[in-house]
Amino acid sequence: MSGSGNLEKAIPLPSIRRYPSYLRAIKKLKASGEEWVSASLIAKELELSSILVRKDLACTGLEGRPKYGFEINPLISAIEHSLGWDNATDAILVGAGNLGSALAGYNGFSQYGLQITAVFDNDPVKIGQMIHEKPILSIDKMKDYLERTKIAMGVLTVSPQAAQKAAEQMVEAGIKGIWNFATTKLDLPSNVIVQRTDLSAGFAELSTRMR
Amino acid sequence: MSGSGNLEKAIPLPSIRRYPSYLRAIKKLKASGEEWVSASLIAKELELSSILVRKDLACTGLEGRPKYGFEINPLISAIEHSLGWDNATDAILVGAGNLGSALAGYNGFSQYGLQITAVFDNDPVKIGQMIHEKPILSIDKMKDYLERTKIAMGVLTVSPQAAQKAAEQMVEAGIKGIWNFATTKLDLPSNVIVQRTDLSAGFAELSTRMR
DNA sequence: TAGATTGTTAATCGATTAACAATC
DNA sequence: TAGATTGTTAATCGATTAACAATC
Repeated sequence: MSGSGNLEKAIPLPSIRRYPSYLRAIKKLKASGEEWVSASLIAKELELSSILVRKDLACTGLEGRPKYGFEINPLISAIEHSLGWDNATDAILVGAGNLGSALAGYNGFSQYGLQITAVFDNDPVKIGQMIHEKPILSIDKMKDYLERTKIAMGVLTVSPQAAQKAAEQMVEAGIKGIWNFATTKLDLPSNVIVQRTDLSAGFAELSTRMR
Repeated sequence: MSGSGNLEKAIPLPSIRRYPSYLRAIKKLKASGEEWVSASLIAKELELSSILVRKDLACTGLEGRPKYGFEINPLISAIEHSLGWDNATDAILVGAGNLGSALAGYNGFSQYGLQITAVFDNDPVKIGQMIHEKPILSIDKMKDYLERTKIAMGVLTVSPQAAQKAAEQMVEAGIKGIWNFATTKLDLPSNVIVQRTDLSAGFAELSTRMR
């Protein structure tokens, strides 16, 4: 009845951004022995409106059961599937500075199926060292490494000055999606997906709210 | 004419979040010798619609000059004032783990007037050490330190399990605004401002866009 | 059964975009 | 002057919230 192919309507980005917090709340309930969870319960846990959560969960395509809510395991799967987190995503990281080292060792990511397998830098002093059990490799080796591992996602944590060039090297080496922590706006082919996380935006919001 | 007191209409949060990127673009132009900047130019630089930038700049209260745009220096001041970045904000950081160490040493923040002056942790091994020229102090010392320095903002980078307790200790010690990098939802008195930055939201967005 | 929760359609709200007169 | 840019009012768009019948 649904026309042709995988034309599931796109899930709004605000919903997508809330999904990880839903997953955390649901997994916490699961850990405490629950097998069912309702939108209202998640909403209360996260201090969101229950209608909002209900709508967001509806976007996963999973059907709930009036009065009971959703069975926990299928719900986790459905959300993870919507996020593309079905199977762990391997990624490389470029830029072994402060932020890069932190993200390479940040345990929180593994919870979301993000696995950083190697770190690249062009500082001869760093190359060959390890960060949190991950090798630091020369940027020259990136293309080879990506071809061998089929990795397509990269985290970019170099300085703003170095960001554009590093990003070009990543794309050249085969990266298709970049999580950009540098403040620089990257100029790249349109088939490359760039997701910028700007830490200063959060600080701006906090500063303003505190005035 | 404007009624009573400081009732300037609140600036929308999406605009606030864009301000830091405007500042970067404007300062870059200033560094290249410009003295005037138009909304259209900033928009082109950041790939935003010019009407959006124009509206955002209007919220600062600064008046532009048709055909010329805005004088750069007053515009920088006006944006920084809107953000509460007039004078550098000192802050403490709680949690000397990976992410905490990175943020304590992240040079990018000083650009926005955020200065982390001390790091707190309760690990006896870490206490007494330095991270990027900042001392790691015992959490017991926090109250004293805040009273002496009048600092009211804190960055929270402990594990999710430790977050609620650490946040309570911060509030107890006098912190009024918390930038929370832990994934935990904090339960605190309503006069305390909590700004959460959830790194997994950005990753969720990237994963989905790459599918 | 009664009550809670779902799924869905309609109403509201706020942000972005469009249109346009004013002005340098 | 002509043209670019501002400030402002109106239109659009999308997300959130409200309302409510269906159902377990």
